[in-house]
Amino acid sequence: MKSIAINQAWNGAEKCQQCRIRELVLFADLQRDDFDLLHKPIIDYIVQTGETLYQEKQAPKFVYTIRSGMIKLVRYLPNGNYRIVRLLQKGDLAGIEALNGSAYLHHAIVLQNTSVCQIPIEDIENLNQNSPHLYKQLTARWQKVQNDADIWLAEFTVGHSKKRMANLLSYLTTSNTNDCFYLPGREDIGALLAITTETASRIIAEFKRLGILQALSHDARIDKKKLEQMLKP
Amino acid sequence: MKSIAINQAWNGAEKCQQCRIRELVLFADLQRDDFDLLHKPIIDYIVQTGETLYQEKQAPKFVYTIRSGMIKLVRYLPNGNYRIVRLLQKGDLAGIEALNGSAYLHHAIVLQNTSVCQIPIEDIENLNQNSPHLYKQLTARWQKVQNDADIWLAEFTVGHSKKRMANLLSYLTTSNTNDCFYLPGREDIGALLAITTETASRIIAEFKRLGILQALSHDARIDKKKLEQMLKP
DNA sequence: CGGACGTTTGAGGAACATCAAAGCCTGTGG
DNA sequence: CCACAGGCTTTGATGTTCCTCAAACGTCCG
Repeated sequence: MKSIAINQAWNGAEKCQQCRIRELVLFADLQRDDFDLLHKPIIDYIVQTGETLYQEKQAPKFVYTIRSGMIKLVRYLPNGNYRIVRLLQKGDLAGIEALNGSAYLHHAIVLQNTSVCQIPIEDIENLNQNSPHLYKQLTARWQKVQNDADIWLAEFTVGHSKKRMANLLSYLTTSNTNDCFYLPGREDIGALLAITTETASRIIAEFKRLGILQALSHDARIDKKKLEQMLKP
Repeated sequence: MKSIAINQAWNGAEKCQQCRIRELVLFADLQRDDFDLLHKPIIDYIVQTGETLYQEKQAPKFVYTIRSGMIKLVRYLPNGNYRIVRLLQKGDLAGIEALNGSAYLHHAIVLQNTSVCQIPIEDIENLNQNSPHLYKQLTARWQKVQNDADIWLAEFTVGHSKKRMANLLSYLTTSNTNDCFYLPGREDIGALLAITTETASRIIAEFKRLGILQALSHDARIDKKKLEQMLKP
């Protein structure tokens, strides 16, 4: 990681307790006393587009909460190709596998400038042994991962590629309130939907022609009604 | 569920403590005292091929440990087709999502006669609040689910269908010591690999011609060396 | 024996991959 | 400010894979 911009050093309980997205983060259920169990500093910082948050097989020291932005979890295939196995957005947890002491399972690469909280695994283990409040959140996260993986499998790998693309666009907009969203590069779209870069490009072009999609570089906007028409049959 | 064969009623701590596959099951790390926290009976029974262990959206009361056999987790698609999103085998946990109070996420259907332990979620919640020993096992299971889902995504949905099939056969044999294994029906193979029944049949036929595979009904055997040749390029 | 169901096989066509080349942004340096 | 290089994207032509539709075959069971 080249240029990490550390926003603020952790300054005790106040920081997490006053977090603007507290209801979304891992520590949502913690009580006042629980924060005393946090010994190692939790910092939050910005990771730039294209940078790597952590690498596969690297010894894990932190779990990350995504505060904003987008991260792709990448797995490389034996033939050198890669596959994006998950996208993380606001409120998602990156690197939970660290909690079992195993190495990270993916490469975590930033797609958009992303703000994360870096939580030392010691803190989490400490909390787990001394406070019951974390458990609920952790299992909830784990279940979300499981559910997302299944949806991914069922929506992004089945059927014609136009339908998959429509599902992907739909997924990318769900987290945003307006219809604006980040459109990944064609190669990444390919790795998301298990299609080639060229096919991804052709479909995007067709969607633009049909007026379903407008895009300037990576900033895109969709016509949700037309998209839903696309998804029906 | 029509004909459930209850092997034995639960008779206190002895049963789980003496379990032959104890190192595989959820209660692996429990200590003597922990078993006193189990109030509801844990029973184990056999589920017949084709029967349903639980259904999607059903209110969950139990988590299941698979003692032997094989179960498919199925998700139905809007168009009426279905997709198998995971296969469970010995040592796997079915229905963990019950622990968060949410409904079951899949239909769990038995492929081969399967022996399960039925664990009331109350027991698990009780253990979780009063004993730290379960936590490690639960997170480990959750991580396995996550990892399996990623492997599934990367191996079973990418590339030519012959390669996917080879990966599936390889996966089906890994848990067995010998090269013998259960070969699912062609329709299920299709739902596993996101291909049609016909394509599944054609590839199986070709594998047989090439001497990679021998099969009588659902009992199959593979030539692992030839299979690995298949997987290389 | 006959029906139901799963499997196999075939022919034709659509969808997608592959290979190849041109076009288009972005940033860099003259 | 412009020119140019390198990246990503688009577009085209061609070939393969796989899906679709259809029919025959086998097997299990009443």
